[in-house]
Amino acid sequence: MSEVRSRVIPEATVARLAVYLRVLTALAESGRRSVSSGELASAAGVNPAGLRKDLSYLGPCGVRGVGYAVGSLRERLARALGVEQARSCVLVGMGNLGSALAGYAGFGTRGFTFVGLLDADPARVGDVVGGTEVRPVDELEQVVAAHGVTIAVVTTPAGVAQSVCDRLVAAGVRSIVNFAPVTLVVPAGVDVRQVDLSVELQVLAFLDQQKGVDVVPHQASRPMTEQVALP
Amino acid sequence: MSEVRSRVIPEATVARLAVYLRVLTALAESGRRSVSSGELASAAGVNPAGLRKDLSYLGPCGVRGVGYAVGSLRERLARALGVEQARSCVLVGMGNLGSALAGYAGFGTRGFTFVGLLDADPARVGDVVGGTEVRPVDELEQVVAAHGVTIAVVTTPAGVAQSVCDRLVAAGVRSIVNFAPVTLVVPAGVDVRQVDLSVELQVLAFLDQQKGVDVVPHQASRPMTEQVALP
DNA sequence: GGCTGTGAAAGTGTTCACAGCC
DNA sequence: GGCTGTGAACACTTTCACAGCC
Repeated sequence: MSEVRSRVIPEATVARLAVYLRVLTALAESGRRSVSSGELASAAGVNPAGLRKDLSYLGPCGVRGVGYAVGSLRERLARALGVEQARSCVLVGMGNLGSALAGYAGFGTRGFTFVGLLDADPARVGDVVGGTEVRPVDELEQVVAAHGVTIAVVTTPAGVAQSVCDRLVAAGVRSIVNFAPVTLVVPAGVDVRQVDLSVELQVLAFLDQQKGVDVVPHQASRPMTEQVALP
Repeated sequence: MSEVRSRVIPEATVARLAVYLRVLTALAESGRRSVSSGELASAAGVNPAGLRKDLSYLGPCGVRGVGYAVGSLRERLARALGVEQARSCVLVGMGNLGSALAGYAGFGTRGFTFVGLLDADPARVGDVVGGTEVRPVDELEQVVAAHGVTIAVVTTPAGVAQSVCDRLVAAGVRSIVNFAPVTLVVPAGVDVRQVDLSVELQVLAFLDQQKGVDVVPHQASRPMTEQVALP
């Protein structure tokens, strides 16, 4: 076996690398040439030591006593994440949410291009969103194959998300972001990332509730009994 | 103050409880009366033992040898999460994404009501989305105070998200879901949950890339030669 | 002096295995 | 027999402290 240490990057770290990349891009645009772990960490909302540890999985990235070079670190992160060159994605479900995502110009600058926007509703087919024409969902397999797409975004109604997912996987997609409020079942080797606003809100509701119960934090916030409609 | 079952519920567990609640609601609608940990776990996409452990933080919930009663477990989860009765939220930024979220009827059934939809663009003010009228962002403080709102959703452009956040916090909001691609800075005691599709896609891009390098389709145990080296 | 890189320690979350109950 | 509830083992993450380098 080779002496080269196989650096397995923890998934939690990968998610933060994406955040660092975003911050670095903003810094680069504002003309910054170098940055310290403290600055970068504070802009990313993490602990500086943790940031250094995250970056250390890529091997030495900075200069001791100085900091990190914005440009080269950015390139390195993009390469590590696999977004150095733009990747093709498809998006299925051009309702309000799908249209919102497809119309968001920010993805292009972050390494993603929607090569297919698909919808089952004939009334939506032919619309142009973010410069791409909406096509009938029947063409899913064709679009995926034609562009060698491996990443898909699902924004369909919950009821059809699983069947759309099955078709995507059968067509060759291996990575899916799912916005439909259902748990997708996929074969081993396919990754799903679930985004569910209701879950986010419910987690906040729980934390919120705890704050009320939790006695004596810093600020003496008197136990207000959850009042609604106060004039 | 009933402090008898004052067990600390891990945050990872809280997020999964919200998923179980969603699954249970679907089961209840389809008429199911009871369910086993195995079934529930498979519908939620988790390991059965982990699900039982999650539920055990609420105290004994089921019947040994039988399973869980759908209705009572659902109630119990809703109470634990603090969504037993509907909670008021505001949403700031009625662009495509904000409109999509505000128009999604599913929140009502999951314990949330948008009592304020706010936007800075006069052209959008007065629109009615999901039964609620869009109001000028200047009324933010007033709306938050009038309804005792503690939970907000931010879907503004990145450039104004921090200032909107500051105003929300000053007005009394303690929990925020942020869709803008910036890291919000908040005082201690305020929770932020960040949702960023670019980050999700980049994590998938990374995993996707690893699959390509690692040829074995089964469990990835082969050390791959991490192609991010190079000084 | 300042800041990065990293092992070691502490903390958190997940999985296992089986005891306990129906 | 079947299924829940849970301590104990394991794996993963974060934090700390300081060595190493500029």
